[in-house]
Formats: sequence, structure tokens, C-alpha cells
Amino acid sequence: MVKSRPAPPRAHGAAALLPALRERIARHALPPGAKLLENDLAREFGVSRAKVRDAFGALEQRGLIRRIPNRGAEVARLDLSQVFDIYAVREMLEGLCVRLAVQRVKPQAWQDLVQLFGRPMEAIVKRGEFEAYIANLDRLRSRTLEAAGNAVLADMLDSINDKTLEIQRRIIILPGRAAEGLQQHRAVLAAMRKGDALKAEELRRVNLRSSREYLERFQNFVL
Amino acid sequence: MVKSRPAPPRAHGAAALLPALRERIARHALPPGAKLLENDLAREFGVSRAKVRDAFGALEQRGLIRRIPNRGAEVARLDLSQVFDIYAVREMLEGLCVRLAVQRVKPQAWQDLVQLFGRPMEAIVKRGEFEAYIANLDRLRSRTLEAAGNAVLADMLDSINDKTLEIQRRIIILPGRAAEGLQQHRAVLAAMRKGDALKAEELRRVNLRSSREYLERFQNFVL
DNA sequence: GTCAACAGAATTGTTGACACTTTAGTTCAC
DNA sequence: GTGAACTAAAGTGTCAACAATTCTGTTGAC
Repeated sequence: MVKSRPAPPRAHGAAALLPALRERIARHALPPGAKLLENDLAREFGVSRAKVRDAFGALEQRGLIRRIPNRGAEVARLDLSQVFDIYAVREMLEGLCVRLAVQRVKPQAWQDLVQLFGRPMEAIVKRGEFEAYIANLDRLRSRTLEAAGNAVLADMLDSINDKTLEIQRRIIILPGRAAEGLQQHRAVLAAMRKGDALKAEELRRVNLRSSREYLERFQNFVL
Repeated sequence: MVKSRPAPPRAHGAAALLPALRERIARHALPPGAKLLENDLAREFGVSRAKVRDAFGALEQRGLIRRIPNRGAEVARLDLSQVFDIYAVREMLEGLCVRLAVQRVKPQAWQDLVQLFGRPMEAIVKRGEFEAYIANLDRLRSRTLEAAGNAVLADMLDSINDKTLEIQRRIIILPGRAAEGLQQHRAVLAAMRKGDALKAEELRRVNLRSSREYLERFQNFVL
């Protein structure tokens, strides 16, 4: 057998290791159940096994991998009940995030997003350009998180996002979901633009419950 | 100098290390800013430095310690704004916890706690027995968490608790706080006993906002 | 053909030594 | 005395070798 030459990582070094693994797990480049071999990763990233081990520790803390003594590490599997648990928490935290954001910045700050979620996003949904749709959703999300100015909250939503990113992507491509989601996000943005923090919070929670219902209805397809 | 003989830990071994450090930090046995020396801890717990290092990694992930390269680890300091950030998140999550708990178990299940928070707790508050007061509060808390049956939520509240345990203790001993808190907890329990999940959630949030206000008013004393 | 026992390979877990950085203390010029 | 330069000590970061465990493929009895 020829000496295996794994695909070279974008960046070498210990600094790149942990983010790269998070990304791969979140995007299911490493699917649930995949085994992580210390030696392979050490070679691929050009770091010592000890560093890989450290990264595994961090990933385990975040609940992204599962380690069994003497038997190695594998990407954690999410069963449906765990996903619903996450949704319950996420609904509260995303709602809080929107409320804080509205309370902390002036309403005009959202004008560009209101416009982006008007005609441009409608066209994107009509053409089925899911990547662009998701990218704009992410822009809204990060703008809101930044405006909320709560590091603890940001941390928790980050951790949740790592675990459910791929599931969110699969929900968005379900029939009718993108269009329905867009309507809901517009409603949230309208409340934000008016400076109505409580209404924006409630509408964001409605949006997440709606997403949750799609998951419930199409669970066999998504998981 | 005589060979130092540190106070022996309750239990030896790697398994005891992480919980012990969490406990010491949460209770300010290791106060904010205290330096953590790898060698000392390794000797004290009878484990290798590598294990101590692993534990440090976990503590850092949880935000309990701060590590500066080549300069070691010290217990993280919480400034007031961070504590308020935590309170905002905690209000949402504890509220969710109570709501889920009420929705998942039959109302009679809370009867013993309703009684405990009647006369017995009133006497405890009157006599200023803060340790007993806190112990019963903790019983209510863990019962609710268990009934909620949401592991993700439990994890997050756990993490929050580690960071603010000592602050909570200092708030409780503020003048009038224990008595006021008891009234609020009784109201929550009454709603729980009636099976009114939404009302219980709202009352729990009221309780946390009230606690937050005490902190705001007495911040110079608490921090 | 099936299964248990065994041997070798692969993988993880642990340890100790060593290099690097920071801190504290000392010396010495002025 | 004061402060800069140097030295020693303490502590952290890194790595490679070794030990222990699990996995895999093979053999052989029935």
C-alpha cells in the first residue's frame, strides 16, 4: 500500500486545530459516529499528539465528541430528544438575544437588514439559492448577537450552534420552510425596526417554534 | 525549611481533581485571582502534572479560570457587568426550567416542597439559619431541574451556578432578602402546585429579577 | 462451516525529561 | 541609595519514548 497522503489542511499549527475540528463536526464533514484518530490528526496538522489530545478535551467539554477510555473519540450522535431539548433552550436564548439587541441600539440600525430581507431575500427564496439564504440569515444572527452585547449569551448560542448547524440547514431546504421562515424573520425585523423589544422577542420565539414543528413533522427526513 | 505537607484532599485520584477544583472555586476557597500551581496540585491530589493540565483545560472552557501563556492559571475575576450578563441568561433558563418541570410531572409531586416552604422555612428565616435556607433552596432547585428532564438546560445552569454560587450566598444574607425571596418562592411553588406552568415561569423570573435588584443596590457590599 | 483461543498490529494512556519563559534576587557601576 | 545588567530559581510548555489496552486477522479443534 502506498503511503497515504491526506488532504493538506488549510492552515497548519495548533491554533488551527480546534476551530478546524469544530467546523468539520458542525458541517458533518465528520459525520456523527466518525472516529477521530489521534495520530492521523497529529500528522495532518503537523502538531504533536498531545495537542490533539488537548483539542479532544475541549471538544468533549462542548459535547461535540464522545470519548471512551482506551477506545478513542468519535463525533457525538444527537438523538431526536436531545435536539428538542436544544430547541427549548435555544428558543429562550435567541428570544433574549433579540430583546437585548433592540434595547441596546437605536432602531435605525436595523434599516439595512430590513431592506435586505425585503425584495432581495424574496428573490433568493424564489430561486432556491439556499446558500445565499443561509448566509444572510447568519448575517442577521451575528448582527443581533453583537448588538445584544452579552458574552455569556453569545457563548451559549455558539455552543448550541455547533451542535445543530447541519440540522438547521436540512430544515431550511424542506418544502416551504424557507418562504415561511422569511415571513417570520421579516416580522421580527419589523418589530426591531420599531424598537418594540418585547414583540420582537416573542416573534423570534414564534419563528423558532415554527422551525421546531418542521423538524417534528419531517424528522425522518432530517435525522 | 520543612517539607510542606498540604492539607490532604478528601479523595485522591484524577476523578476527584476536577470536581474538587470546581467546588473550591465556586465557594471561593480559591478566591478570584488566586494562582493555581500545577506542581502543587499534582502533589496534593497524587496525580501527574498532565492530569492537572487537563483539568485546567476543562476549567478554562467553563470560564472558571484564566490561563496566560507561560504565566500560569488563576481563578477568573467576575466584574459586575459579567454578573449582570449571567443574570439575564439565568432568568430565562430558570424560568424555562420551572415551566418544563410543571409540564412534565403531576402537580401533587410538589406537595412536600410546598409544605417545606411554609412554616419550616419561615422559622429558618426568622432564626437567620442561612445554611439551612440555602440547603432547602438547593433542594427545590435540583428537584425542579430533574423534573424538567432537559440535559442541555441542566448543563448550562450548572455552569452558571459554578460562577455565581458565592455571589448568590452573599445576596441571601443581605437585610430582608431571605424573607422576600421566601415569599417569592412560595408564590412560584403555589403556581407549580396548581399546575400553572406559565404563571410559575413568570413568577420565577420575577424572583430572579428581584434578586438582581438586590445585587444592584448592594453591589459595593457583594463584590 | 463455526467458534474460541491466540498473536500481532494499531491505538490510546502515562510518564519523565528537557527546553523555554517569567520572576526574584544579586551584583555592580554611578 | 538607585537602577541597569546579570544570574539563579521556579514554573510552564513540549515532546518522545514506554506501557497498557483494544482491535484484527489467523489458526485449529470440533
